[in-house]
Amino acid sequence: MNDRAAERAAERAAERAPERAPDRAPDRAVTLRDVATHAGVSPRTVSNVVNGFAHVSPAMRAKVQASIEALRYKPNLLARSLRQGRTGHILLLVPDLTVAYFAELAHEVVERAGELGTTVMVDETGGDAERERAMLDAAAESSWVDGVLLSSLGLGGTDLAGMDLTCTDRRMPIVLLGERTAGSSLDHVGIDNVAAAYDATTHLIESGRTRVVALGGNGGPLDATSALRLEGFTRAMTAAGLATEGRHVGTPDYSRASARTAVAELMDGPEAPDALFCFSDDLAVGALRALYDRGIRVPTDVAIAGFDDAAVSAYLTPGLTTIRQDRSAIARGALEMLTERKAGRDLPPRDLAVSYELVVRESTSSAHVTRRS
Amino acid sequence: MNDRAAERAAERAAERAPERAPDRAPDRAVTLRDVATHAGVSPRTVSNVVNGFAHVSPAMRAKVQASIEALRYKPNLLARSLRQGRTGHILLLVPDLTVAYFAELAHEVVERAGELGTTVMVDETGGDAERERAMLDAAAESSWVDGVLLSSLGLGGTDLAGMDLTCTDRRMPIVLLGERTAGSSLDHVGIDNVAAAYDATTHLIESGRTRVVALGGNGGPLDATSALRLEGFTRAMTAAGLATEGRHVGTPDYSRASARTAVAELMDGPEAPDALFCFSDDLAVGALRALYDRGIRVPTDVAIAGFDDAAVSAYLTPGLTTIRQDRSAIARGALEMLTERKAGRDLPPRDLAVSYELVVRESTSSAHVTRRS
DNA sequence: TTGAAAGCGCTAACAT
DNA sequence: ATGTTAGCGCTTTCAA
Repeated sequence: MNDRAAERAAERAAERAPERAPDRAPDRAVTLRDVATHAGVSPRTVSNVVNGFAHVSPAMRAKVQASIEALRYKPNLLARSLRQGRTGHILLLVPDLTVAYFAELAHEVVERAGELGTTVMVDETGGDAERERAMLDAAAESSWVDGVLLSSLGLGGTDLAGMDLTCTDRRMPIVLLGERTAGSSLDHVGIDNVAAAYDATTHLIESGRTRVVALGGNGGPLDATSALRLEGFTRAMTAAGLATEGRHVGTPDYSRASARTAVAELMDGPEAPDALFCFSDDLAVGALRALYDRGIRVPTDVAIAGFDDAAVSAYLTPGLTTIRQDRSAIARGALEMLTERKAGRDLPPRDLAVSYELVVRESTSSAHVTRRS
Repeated sequence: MNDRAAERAAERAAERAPERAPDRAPDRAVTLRDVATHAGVSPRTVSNVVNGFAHVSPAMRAKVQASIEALRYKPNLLARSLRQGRTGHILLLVPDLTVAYFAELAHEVVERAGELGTTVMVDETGGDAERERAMLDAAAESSWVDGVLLSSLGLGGTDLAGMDLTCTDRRMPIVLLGERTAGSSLDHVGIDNVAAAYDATTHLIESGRTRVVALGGNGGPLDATSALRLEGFTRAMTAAGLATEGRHVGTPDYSRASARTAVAELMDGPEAPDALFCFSDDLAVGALRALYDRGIRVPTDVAIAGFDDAAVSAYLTPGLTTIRQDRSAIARGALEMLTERKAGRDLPPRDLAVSYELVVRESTSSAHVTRRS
């Protein structure tokens, strides 16, 4: 018996001494070994009890349980994970938590993961492609998580193809949320952005608008999501026999501020639109504000549709017509794919399309009359 | 040499063979031991190099570095943490990420922590006192994090006092964000809610309003934060010689929906107010919507002030007057206190008051005229 | 300056 | 059904 063991034995003796204050903090965390010694059994048995394995006699179980409670034993999860090779944690990478859509997505993931006994680590990429790549790379090597969910904007010029190597090389399960980026061979879950944009645009056209403008995606190479939404917009316009030239206005980013500026310029220009299809609710909020600044009525003068159905959108004045993605299904689907990927690493990359819904509110309702006394 | 060692030696031989595909995934992660053998040095030396310790000869360092790159070695952080007893992670507990204030707080914490090389695990308590207690308890035992930031609503009836024992018993550093709850002996960082509420209310009064109503906090026992904001409101009203009876309307929660309902009832009642002081921006949004539903003009008929300065508030129509807490200072301060607490566990509980600011926008601006053509 | 070896606390293969 | 023991991959005291 070495010194350390002797020291521990002394501590245990102290533990059993009746005059010892029972809730004083021990100098050292209680280990499974301590419990074993206290109960007079082997570590194996304690482990069995802790993990609820069968083949433990009731008497033994009770004895061990008593020791566990007496010593206030809590298993060291770090040690367990090191041994087992899995942590029960996943990483969620989003561009920016202050963007309502991502916060709500994170909320959904945290909730769904919680039901599965999984903890979520959230980190922000800033939407920067380079940083995204670096963080994903780091995560793929990390021993902290069993899998990664990446909500990527898929910004123009991003090439996740190079990441494939790293990611399949290391065996970290990864699922893309939102839009699959070009060339990527990763699993992916999201909605059909083209169809959704088509529906939103068609709704605007059917409510009698003809000068519809799509708003979002920067001027240069479009990010993957914007490209698809623009595609849906264009198809809808064309199908209705409307011209599409000059009907798309880019924004430097997805922020309210950018939209406010862009719409301000647009409305002051020669060809003011009578409807706006914004690629996000944040953009729509900025647009609403720009119109408010000018005293332009919504929807009387200009109709507005957004994308995402942020929680606040139903409470805007007027309420915002928008596309609601089934976030719960996205979260659930992504977690499921992660689990499957853990099992079968050699599956081909899969796509999961979840449902969406056009939510019509006052911002496009031609029947709506601004009630002012 | 046992079987495992022999197996590893074989793998290493394969590794050095020139015809071996260099980027095929190894069956097993590369360990520090592998690097040591590859470089022909002891694990100790590799560890020294990896951790950038001094007292390593340049030649040795170069040799080890080469092996590290050749084998693509990445240290197992789990093992390191187990050994060192710290993880470099903290836990942030917020009630609900879909509430803009908490999402923005989380954003701030994640950013500031990132600068310190700390990763943040975010989890949601749902604002439920029982769950809050349980999660904090679990976190205090957890080996995953070095500290916990708890953003508690301090709901009525919550007694965190019982938690003190657990928390000081275990030696997990914990800092409360927002409001210190009754009886708690934990560190705390937040603004002076009484003063802030006083300022907001006074602003409403000075802009000529007399029938001001405070909105928020449920009807029964108030949560800690609401109680303080109500206190500030009451003081301001009293100081201005205005009556306060019946001038507080509770809401079941902090949601937009609750506010909409409450304000609808209020405006349809006998004593309609000419100003509302809402205990959160979300409540203010609900209030704005209720007024919009009725065609009541803001600020002409009713002025509105909120609390938190959510990002969207500047873009509402009209823009919302509100209290802006210095969230960055909250995050920074909290992280600093966590660090200090790690060092000196026996410090007395400390309070850090950060600054706030009244941001005046159109919702209370008496000069504002709704521009409508 | 570097090597040898003892663990961090746990689980699981092997033995009884 | 329970005990014994060898690690998971790393850091770090002790020794050289």
